[in-house]
Amino acid sequence: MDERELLVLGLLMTQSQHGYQINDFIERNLGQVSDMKKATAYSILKRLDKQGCVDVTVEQEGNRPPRQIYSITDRGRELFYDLLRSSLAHAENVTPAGEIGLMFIDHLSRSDAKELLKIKLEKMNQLIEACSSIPSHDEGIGVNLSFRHRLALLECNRTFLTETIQELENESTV
Amino acid sequence: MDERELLVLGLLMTQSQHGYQINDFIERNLGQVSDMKKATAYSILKRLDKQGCVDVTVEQEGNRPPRQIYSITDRGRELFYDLLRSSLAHAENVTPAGEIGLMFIDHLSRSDAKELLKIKLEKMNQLIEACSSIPSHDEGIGVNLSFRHRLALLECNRTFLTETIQELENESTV
DNA sequence: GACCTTCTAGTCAGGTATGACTATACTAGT
DNA sequence: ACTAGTATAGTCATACCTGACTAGAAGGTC
Repeated sequence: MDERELLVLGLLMTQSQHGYQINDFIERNLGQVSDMKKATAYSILKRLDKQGCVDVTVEQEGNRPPRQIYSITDRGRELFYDLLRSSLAHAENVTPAGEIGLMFIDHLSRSDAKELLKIKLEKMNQLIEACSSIPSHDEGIGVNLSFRHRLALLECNRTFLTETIQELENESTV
Repeated sequence: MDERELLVLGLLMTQSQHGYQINDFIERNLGQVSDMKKATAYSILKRLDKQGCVDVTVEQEGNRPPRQIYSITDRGRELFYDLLRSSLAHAENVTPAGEIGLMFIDHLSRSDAKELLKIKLEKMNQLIEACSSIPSHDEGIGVNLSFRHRLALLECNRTFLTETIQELENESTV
């Protein structure tokens, strides 16, 4: 859950930025993975500020609308790690946005990341089991198709996860 | 887009129902595919009513809270087919919810369905191409992983689509 | 027959997301 | 030197979603 907060915090982990910069980066580079809109990012920044997870500095330059520069606080860092861990260990979303956590995996040690992904893998297996046993009580093919679609995505995720865990393992022994 | 409206309208296509019934069905049978909450379904029903897509009849029984029975109107049927067609031809969402359209595919002729899915397939191929060429400018593996994840899901979708189209083709020649 | 739980049926306040909008600065062409 | 178009930087009204709540009926159990 709350993949959007994770994304914004993650971007602030590398450097302090103002809202426009964050949006620009998401639009240019992450449009494939996140569909978050401008106004949403701004409202998330405001929320994070209210929770004390970011500090704001206003920078005036001439007559322009002033820039609000956001930097992450200790509390924000805590939240970031919490969200990251739960994103990596969580398996409900089969969406790319649901796997935003992957993007920030370098902030954790390889072994931590591996452990979390193993938890996710286990949950994924349970989901697959639950999905496999759905009876196709209908005469049409529709309902059946949509369950097979979900099953295919879940299995794709499982394969990806298994490979990724393997990759992390190989990396750390090299 | 608007997969939720599609889901509610689709359920009303088979028979008139009251809100509780719709929610109950979603919770019991479609929890795997849709995560729509109770209150959301009710608010969608209200919206559809405002747009003249459903008719409401109130049914009182003793002292109970009265049932609001919703039935789909001609206008609602139009909207249903519009949403269904665009859901089947659309390729942006890689999510199970994004493929709610599949569930109602039996409402279209096999050849119509096939055509729409072919459009989706073409779009999917474009997305895959766009995703493949993303450079991994980072030193970490995170960003790279998350793009590979999306790519894997897209390719899974492509395979599924291809198979489904094939299936529809075989079915109609038999 | 009193109490607790679950099922039925839905509402509502408050949080979230976003399309449309405002406003300045810079850049290129004519 | 003027204009059109784009980049910068963000706000706001409105629509949307959902957790928490209300309320009666039915069923079980001690």
